Amino acid sequence: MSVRHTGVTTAATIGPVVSCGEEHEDCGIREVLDRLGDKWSVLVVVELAQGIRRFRQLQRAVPGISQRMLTLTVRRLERDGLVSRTVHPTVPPQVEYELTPMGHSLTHLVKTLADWSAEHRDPIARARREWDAEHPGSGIR
Amino acid sequence: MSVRHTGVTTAATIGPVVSCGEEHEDCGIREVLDRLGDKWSVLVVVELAQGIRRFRQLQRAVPGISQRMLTLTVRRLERDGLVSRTVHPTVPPQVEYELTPMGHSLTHLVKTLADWSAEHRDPIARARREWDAEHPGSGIR
DNA sequence: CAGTATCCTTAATGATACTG
DNA sequence: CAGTATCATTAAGGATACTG
Repeated sequence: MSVRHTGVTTAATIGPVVSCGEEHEDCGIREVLDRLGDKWSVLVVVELAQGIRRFRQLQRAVPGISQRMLTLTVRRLERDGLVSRTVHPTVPPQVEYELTPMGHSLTHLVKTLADWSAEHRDPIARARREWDAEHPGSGIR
Repeated sequence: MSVRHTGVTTAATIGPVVSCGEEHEDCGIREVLDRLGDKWSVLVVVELAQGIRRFRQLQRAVPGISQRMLTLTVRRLERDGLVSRTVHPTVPPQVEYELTPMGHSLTHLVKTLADWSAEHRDPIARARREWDAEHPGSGIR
């Protein structure tokens, strides 16, 4: 409830405006971004959206992720209640990861993210090329 | 924009889940997250969603941000075509920042993010407390 | 297989001083 | 006011070796 629509017409602003009001500086958005904003969480969530996966399966499905980072990523997702971890005491050991209901609700958000990304990918790439051309050696990236 | 809630999604079935297929490993989502995932971008965007802001205004509106990080943040947003920067050659200098149309479209995404955050803030906090209680000294955070 | 434990490199952020 | 330039500090991520 930390974000409200306001009809603020401070400038020539048309359309819905996001506002945090005075309660918190960040509407709590940062708590989500602190999880999704890292390098691997979204990729793991997307893979788990397809179904239950074992550790090695996940690692193969997310090319480039190290064993260490996969462990850290699934642990943090588990800690947040987004992923469940089930250990089968077999030999060799078998551990299954699965999205929780809350984790599944997250996939809708990720889809929104993906849609926006797809829609603005090209414009952003173009803006970057133009900016870089106009600001050579700026060091900004 | 419209996020569809499908209720219980059995993981093994072909549902309206997020899929990247084989085209890219990340659906391009990472490109957005690489910008929004940092510590300050979202906060700056949220503030600019209220209207045009000058540099110092922005800094006061985003408590805790350093001059350096504000500069880096607005430069990167400008580079991506999300924010426009207008310099008025006055004394003292006056520089105005404003969301571009693409920047405004971003605020819809941020709102979706904020909504999800607000809705799951408490469950996540509870999940963390429980996990931490069950895994003392794990080092995970 | 599913991890831990170390060590190392790089990226991100912060603090401070200075300038047109 | 609106920055830049430096230096210091953390945090994130990667490489590799080892284990129940």
